[in-house]
Amino acid sequence: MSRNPVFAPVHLPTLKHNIAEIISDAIFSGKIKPGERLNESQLARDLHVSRAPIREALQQLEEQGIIVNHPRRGMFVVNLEDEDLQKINSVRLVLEAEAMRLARANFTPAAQAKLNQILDRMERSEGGQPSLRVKLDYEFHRAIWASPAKYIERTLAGLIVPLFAYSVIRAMKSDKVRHVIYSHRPLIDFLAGKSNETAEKVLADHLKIPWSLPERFSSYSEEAKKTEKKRKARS
Amino acid sequence: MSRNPVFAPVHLPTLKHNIAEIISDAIFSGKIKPGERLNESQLARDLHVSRAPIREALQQLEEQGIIVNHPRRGMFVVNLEDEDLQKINSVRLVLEAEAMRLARANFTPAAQAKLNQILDRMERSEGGQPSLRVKLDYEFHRAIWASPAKYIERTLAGLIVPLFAYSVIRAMKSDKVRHVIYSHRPLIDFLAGKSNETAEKVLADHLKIPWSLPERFSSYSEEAKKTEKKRKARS
DNA sequence: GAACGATACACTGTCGACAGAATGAAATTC
DNA sequence: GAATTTCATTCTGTCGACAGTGTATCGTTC
Repeated sequence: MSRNPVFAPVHLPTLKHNIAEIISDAIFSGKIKPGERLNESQLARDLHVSRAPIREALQQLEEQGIIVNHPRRGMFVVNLEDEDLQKINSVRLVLEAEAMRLARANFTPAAQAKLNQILDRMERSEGGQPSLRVKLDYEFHRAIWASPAKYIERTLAGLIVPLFAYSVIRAMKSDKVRHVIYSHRPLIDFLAGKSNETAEKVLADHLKIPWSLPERFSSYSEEAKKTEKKRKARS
Repeated sequence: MSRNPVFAPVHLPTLKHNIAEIISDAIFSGKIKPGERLNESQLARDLHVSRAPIREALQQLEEQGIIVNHPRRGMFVVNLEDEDLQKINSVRLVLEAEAMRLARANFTPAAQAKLNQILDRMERSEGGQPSLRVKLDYEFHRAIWASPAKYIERTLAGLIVPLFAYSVIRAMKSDKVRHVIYSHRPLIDFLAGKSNETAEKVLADHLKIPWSLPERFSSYSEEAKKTEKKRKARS
């Protein structure tokens, strides 16, 4: 970890990629709000390009789950119901718990340093823009998944990106913001082997407040506990 | 559940959707093989449309994971390494196990009948085309996920579709084909509560042979066992 | 004969334009 | 005055075309 590689693999970023990033940033920074319609011609005029790369970028974002397409009616920024938030989080809990177990097995000081660095920036952002916090939040989790494996990262990203895209605009009370920020610390503790909790418990605590979920996770408390028992019995 | 709704929401399938389906079918039926390049102009000529909807369809398939795009070089049908197969399956094991636990909790006779019906068709296809078998195989698993929840289904689909797209062309020895087909039965037994195994065990048995994985799953046996130990030490 | 370089071809990325569908406003009827 | 139909506008879906890049072939040199 003395320094980064000299030459990063050069992405020749086609217009499509640039545009996708620009629009994505606009959504994550709250400039475009959930439910809002995205006018292709408008975007094309604003960005001084034709509609072709705009459409391609929007489709890419659609498959990422932060945009939905109503054929012949337009593309809209995703608008999640509370119910969706719960369901996504219940799946997330299972997958990210596994990712955390894997990450813990290969946890290096470098990885820990990186997480701490992100967390420091997040803490310093407490009074600042929500969009920066959300971005750092996502970066933090992604840094955890990145270590274990390519596919679990891709899968988790596909699942969770819409969550973050949506949560940007949720007005949060300041006490919730504090929880969002400081509940990341136990995750690092878990990864460093300093926690006695299960991955599921640590994550559940982390996820509980920000989206004000009900007390129980549909999947976790009902089913996972049963298998936990069986697993113990088996061993 | 007396009958289905009278009017299904009418999808006006744009050209893009038709084309995506056509190309997808071509891949799953083995007409286009993994690693093969997809020429947009060629496809446009063959299908008598312009390149625009072709590009959009290909991009859609790209985000589904059955096509990869090398910018300015072309789109290629996904070509998975054995290593990828392992990694995907290790993630799949975690997620699909959870899906099966959820499905078991809400398992209805109707759902069981549907699974049996698919399985019957699969068994009758033993001597027939591999593509049909793969399609039924996928349909079977999807039917399991569909009951629990929207998001776990979407997530699993995003993860596994490339697997099936790839497995079509893997020449399988006949004994493996038999295993692929008949190892589905224990899954139904599990869902019906007639199994004493864990969801993970049932799935691992099911996934072990078809893609000729080594004895162990990278995530499950190597890593999960470590964490299992830690967990035991703790408790 | 093999490796290197130059040239020609093919294909992707991007553009501007048109047709048909969806939306909203105006006009008409009860 | 309210509801419904008609009309105009706007936008998406699709098309054909062009420019620049990547690829392959051919010729050249050692």
